[in-house]
Amino acid sequence: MKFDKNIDCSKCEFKCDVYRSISDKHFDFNLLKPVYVQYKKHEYICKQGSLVTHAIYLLRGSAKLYIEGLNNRNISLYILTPQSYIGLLSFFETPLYSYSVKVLEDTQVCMIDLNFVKDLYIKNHEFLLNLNKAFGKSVSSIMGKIITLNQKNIRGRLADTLLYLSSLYNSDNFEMLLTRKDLGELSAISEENAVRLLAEFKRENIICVTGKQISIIDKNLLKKISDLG
Amino acid sequence: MKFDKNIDCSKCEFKCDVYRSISDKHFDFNLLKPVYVQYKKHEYICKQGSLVTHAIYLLRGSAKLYIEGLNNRNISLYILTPQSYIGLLSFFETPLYSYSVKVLEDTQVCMIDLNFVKDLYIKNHEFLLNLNKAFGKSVSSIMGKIITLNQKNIRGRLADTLLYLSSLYNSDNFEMLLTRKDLGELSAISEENAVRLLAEFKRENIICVTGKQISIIDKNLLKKISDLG
DNA sequence: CGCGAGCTTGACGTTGTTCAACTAGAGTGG
DNA sequence: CCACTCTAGTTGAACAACGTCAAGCTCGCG
Repeated sequence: MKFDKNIDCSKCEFKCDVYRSISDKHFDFNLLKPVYVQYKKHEYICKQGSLVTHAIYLLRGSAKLYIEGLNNRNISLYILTPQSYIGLLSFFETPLYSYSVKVLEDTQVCMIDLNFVKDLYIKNHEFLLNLNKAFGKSVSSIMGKIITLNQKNIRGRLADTLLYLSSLYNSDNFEMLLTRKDLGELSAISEENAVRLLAEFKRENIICVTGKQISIIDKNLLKKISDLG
Repeated sequence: MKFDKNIDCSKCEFKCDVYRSISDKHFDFNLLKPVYVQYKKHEYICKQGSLVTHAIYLLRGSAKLYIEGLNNRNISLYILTPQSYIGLLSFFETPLYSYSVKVLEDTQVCMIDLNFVKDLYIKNHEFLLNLNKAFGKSVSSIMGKIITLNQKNIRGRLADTLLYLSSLYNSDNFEMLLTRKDLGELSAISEENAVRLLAEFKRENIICVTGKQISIIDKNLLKKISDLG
């Protein structure tokens, strides 16, 4: 983890909502004290149960957002990629994170004191509405996830995850940054079953797997497996 | 379902956020066209997949909020009691409901056109912040639910639900409005197992069950069962 | 060269869903 | 007032699905 406190927003290549909000309304930049933070693979960006003190905006890299369950069994909800809010679901009146975020590939974030952000969304409702939109999206994706986790069989769940990854990487041929265990947590299945099913899907010519490289060969069939659950 | 369109907010005994927001800021009441709606048991208040057109505020009665899953298997997330927002999780940029709400006991709600509400939270950030707070609470309760559903055994899940109900009714001795099936959906277990486990808990002197009347005898043990999962 | 992390496979046992059959009570109409 | 039907609740038995355990493998790195 490395800090950089000398940030000049005007030189930042990422024109985030906060920046736009401030410059649009000609608010004072001096109160904003953004901090860039570098995280290495496997580091926590935020930890379930700890205090929400900053708004965190993911600039580079990627991370997994997951809930820490019982006996070290976690469930990943989704993967965060630039540019997205990290504290989002815990911004409002939830003083503690209800989930954890851990780095997948070396990551850079920008942290802004939460009090400043709160101040900002009192002054600028458009900014707040933007937050809310992102918020709403997350929630509806979580709803879908709950059903998937509880009611689909493991084949359906893994199929779901593979389709999700292909939409995330925007390609039917991608290299996962996830271990088999991560893949399991994302599908809420055990690591062993993740392995077994990958082999099974390969045998059935639905996908091609070489290490972490995945090619989806028969996307329609994969969708059917996901639907049948 | 019965309508009543002649609502005079100043005579309404429920001083909702919308009302307060308007009167605090001296906004115009004439644009607000609230409608009272009466629902009978088992009626839908809103249906997963349908358009979100109104903000709905629960005034009397109670209802269950659930996700419709596969093969008619639903998962209830929680029970709504007065006074709470119903459209809440779908207010922002999610044009469709990602869940359904169905009446448990005859219910009265107040519906306000969503465009009016949107207009309102552009003019009044406090109102919006109130929405957001309620929003944040829901989300963190959902996070907990996901783990419970996926990782606790059925005894733990039912114990959770009983504890939840006792906190909802604010008593260790309450009459559920739920059928055994409802109870199952709230715990994400089958109806049969809900029945079996109630009998089991009764045999173990943890609870006393007579029809829909439930008394929690050994709350600590129930908590332990919930924790052990 | 050896160690450890990640991956793989098989066998096993638990868990929970499903099916089926049966009971009890509430509501309905002849 | 009695059959009827329908819904809710109950119980047992069978089966399938998954997680877990254990063992072995591979590859990269010190």
